[in-house]
This record gives sequence, C-alpha cells and structure tokens, in this order.
Amino acid sequence: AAPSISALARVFHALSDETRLGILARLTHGERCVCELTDELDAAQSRLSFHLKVLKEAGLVSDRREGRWMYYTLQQEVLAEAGVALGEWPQVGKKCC
Amino acid sequence: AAPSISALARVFHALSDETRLGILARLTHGERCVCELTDELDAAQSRLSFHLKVLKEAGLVSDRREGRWMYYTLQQEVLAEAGVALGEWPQVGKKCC
DNA sequence: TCAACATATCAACGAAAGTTGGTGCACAGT
DNA sequence: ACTGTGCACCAACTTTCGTTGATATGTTGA
Repeated sequence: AAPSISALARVFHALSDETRLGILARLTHGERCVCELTDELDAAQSRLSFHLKVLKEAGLVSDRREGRWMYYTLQQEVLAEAGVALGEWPQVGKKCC
Repeated sequence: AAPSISALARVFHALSDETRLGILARLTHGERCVCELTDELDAAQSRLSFHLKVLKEAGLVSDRREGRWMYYTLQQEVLAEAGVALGEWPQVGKKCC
C-alpha cells in the first residue's frame, strides 16, 4: 500500500536529523541495543531514547526486549517504500490532486 | 555523486512538511507560479513564499522569473537521488561507519 | 531483598521552524 | 508618472523540536 502524504511527512521528518540518520546507518550492520548506540555515537542515553522513539513512531525501526536490553532493528521495507515514493513522485502527484 | 549525510538531512527536512509535499505534488503537473499555488492550496502568499524558499534551498525546485510572475519547477533528479539513497541505504550505512 | 544496571520518561530550557500581517520592490498596463 | 499586481522579505508571535539532568520502571544477579 502506498503511504499517505501525512505518513510520508512523518517518515521524512524522522529522516531529517543527522543523529537519527547516524542511528539508521549503524542499524544497517544489524540489531543494536541502546547502550551500544550510546558508545558508537557518543551520545547521552536519554537523547538516543528520544530519537529512537521518533524513528519507531515513523515505523523505521522496531524494538525487542531481551533481558534488560532493548534491541532496535531497521525496518528496511519502510525505508525502501519511502524511497520508491520519491522515485515515483510524478505518479504520486497525479494521484493526489 | 552520492549525497552526503548532511545534504540528505536537509532534503528530508524539506520533505517533512505537508504543505511542502502539497506544493511538490502540484509541481508534478508542470511549472506553477506562486499565485496559482495560493489558489490551489488555499494558503497565504507569504506562507508559500516561505515554503518555496525552503524547497529551493534544498535544491528540490528551481525558479524562473517571467514578467511579474515567478515560476517554480520541480527538480526531479534531486528527488530521485534522495529516493535512490533510501533504496541503497544498507550500502550508505556500511560506507559511513 | 537489595544493589546495580538498561532504558524510558519527564520537566525545563533554548533553538529552530512555521504562521501571520505588514512593508517594500519590481514589473505591467494605462 | 501612476496604479495595481505578484512576489520576497521582515518582525512578532506561537508551536515544535532537540538537549540535558533528574527521576521512575523493570530486570538481573548476589
């Protein structure tokens, strides 16, 4: 299903911050817990927690609890879907107005 | 040339607003002047001027003066480039960290 | 049960983004 | 020249975003 305009806006907003793009780049190597990300990105825990929430609400990552750790995983399909929407933008535009 | 992380963040920020997505959708039908967009989107002129500036600075539109009108044109390649970056995100991630 | 740890969440703040109404500039038609 | 129009830009304001430090929740291991 093609994403709605407002869903697209939410995804792009999630992608509009360098910290979040950094997180998504790390997640291409596979699942990461928050503590690994704080190390790799040298960022405060509450700060990452905030950004991970934004990414999660946009559907770009999913999380999984394992013991005391929360593991975050990239949702590639959502990322790809947004990419396709850009590639097919002329059709998107014609459809919606 | 593949866009940098910060250039991507800037493009995605430009794409993160529904008003701007609306503008870009209209521009798929071809060049538009500001006054046509104010009609079609029912938005104040200064508001559109603001958003068009954001889009222009991100490289997503170009403008052209003709008499008293400013015509804005969609820059599809920039849009498509951002889309490709999302499709190839795994590579982007591996490259940058 | 207690201490240590991983994480989420909250409150407070500053910074950035978006909106609105107004002003000014450039061009067109008279 | 004068007037009207299309637009950019500015100032003031409101809203949203991102950061930080503190506190709360849940989990593990002693």
